[in-house]
Amino acid sequence: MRQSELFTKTRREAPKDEVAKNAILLTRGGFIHKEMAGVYSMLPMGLRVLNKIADIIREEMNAIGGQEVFLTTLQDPEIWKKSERWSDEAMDIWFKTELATGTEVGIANTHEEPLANLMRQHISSYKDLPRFTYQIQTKFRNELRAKSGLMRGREFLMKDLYSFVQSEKELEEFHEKCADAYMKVFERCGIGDKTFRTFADGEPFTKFSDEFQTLSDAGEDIIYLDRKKELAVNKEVYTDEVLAELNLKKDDLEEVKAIEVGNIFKLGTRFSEAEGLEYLDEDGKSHPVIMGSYGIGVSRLMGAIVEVLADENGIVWPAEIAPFSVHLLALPGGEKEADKLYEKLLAQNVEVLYDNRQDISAGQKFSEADLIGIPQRVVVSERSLEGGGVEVKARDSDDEKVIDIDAFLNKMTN
RNA sequence: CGGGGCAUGGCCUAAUGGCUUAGGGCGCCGCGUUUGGGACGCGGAGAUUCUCGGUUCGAGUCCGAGUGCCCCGACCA
Repeated sequence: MRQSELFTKTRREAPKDEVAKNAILLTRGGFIHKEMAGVYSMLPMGLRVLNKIADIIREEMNAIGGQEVFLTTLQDPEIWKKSERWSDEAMDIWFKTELATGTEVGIANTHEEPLANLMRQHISSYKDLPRFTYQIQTKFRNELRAKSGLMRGREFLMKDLYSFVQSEKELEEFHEKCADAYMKVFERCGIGDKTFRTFADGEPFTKFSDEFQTLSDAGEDIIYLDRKKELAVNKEVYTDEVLAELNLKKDDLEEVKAIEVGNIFKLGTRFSEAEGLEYLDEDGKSHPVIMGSYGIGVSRLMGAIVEVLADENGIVWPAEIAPFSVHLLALPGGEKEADKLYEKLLAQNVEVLYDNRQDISAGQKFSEADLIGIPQRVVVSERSLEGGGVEVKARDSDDEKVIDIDAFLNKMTN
């Protein structure tokens, strides 16, 4: 992508109405646009990042047997009345609207009920189990208070997977498998070393649920972390009794703030019974399907990554989710060679943002490159050419070295 | 939902109730000089000062109501 053609612009100053680091940097860098409180549009580079995160999640969910679907945003109240979650008392974040005919409909905030209902068409025998269904879809939640940029929105992108199995044992097995897959996702997103599996309140379904908490002062949660065991307990269930049950010692725990980037629940038969999702076993006996739900806030994860990895100059994207892998800067005297290099990189399928803009000072190009946070910066200028090629610098390092253009191209092939 | 703060060109902001024809910076357009860490000069375009109502000879400025945004708290299947 030629930067001269990119429609977004960076801003030098933080928007007045944002305080959260993720919101400030993503807005300044031209990744997102705020529509209203808790509601953000994704601009070209923001969408590239979001899609890359979503793709990582897809790969990991597919790897454990997930099958992707795309469920509807408009939801049928009848299905929700069966589980007694249609009322605003039971679910205080509902957005509801009505059809032209006056019929009430719900706007999706989660999908246990509609999916359980849908799966009735496809699960009727033990031979149809297990099944793992997921989607990456916009959720709408009428939060009393949206806050902190992408961290708590009224409209946000979420991956939600639902498991359908026969036994508690299978549920447990998949739960662990999914927990491992989640850690892979967070590692690939560059925050693996700061993200910990955390015991949290599992009500109303089970005693505990598993959260995935990323250490950050921007977080809303307080957790007690045992770094050696790489396990944590959410403050909401932090009692002597629970610590004993989990075999954790108070002295080994550290109180830290964290962002909840994922959460997995054992649902049991709560929704299958309500929706009538049953299967026949080998003896012809009917049983409700056992369910679990597994969520990752995709847009929140994007915000969390910015919160955790950014430095004083701007965003620092990890390689796998960066909008581009190379930021090529043409400085005076290097324009021609930069043009050629850009074409060659494209031919090698390297994702490159090419700052080919003219009459922009070198300083401005550097500052903007730091703000945008692409992992590798490559400068072509009279100076670099005299030095023997292009100047290569990683966003997360101060080391800068000049290397031969062909050597650089070779390196980018691998 | 309780408490606090804020609202002025696209963005950041300035402006004792009268000196205002709402000033500056960024960004934008034109010309010129520049070009290694958000350059400089000159010229130019761009504003119902959030909305409604009130006080006043006179309101961006004071008062009331509303709306929006941010923060703290509560809430967060």
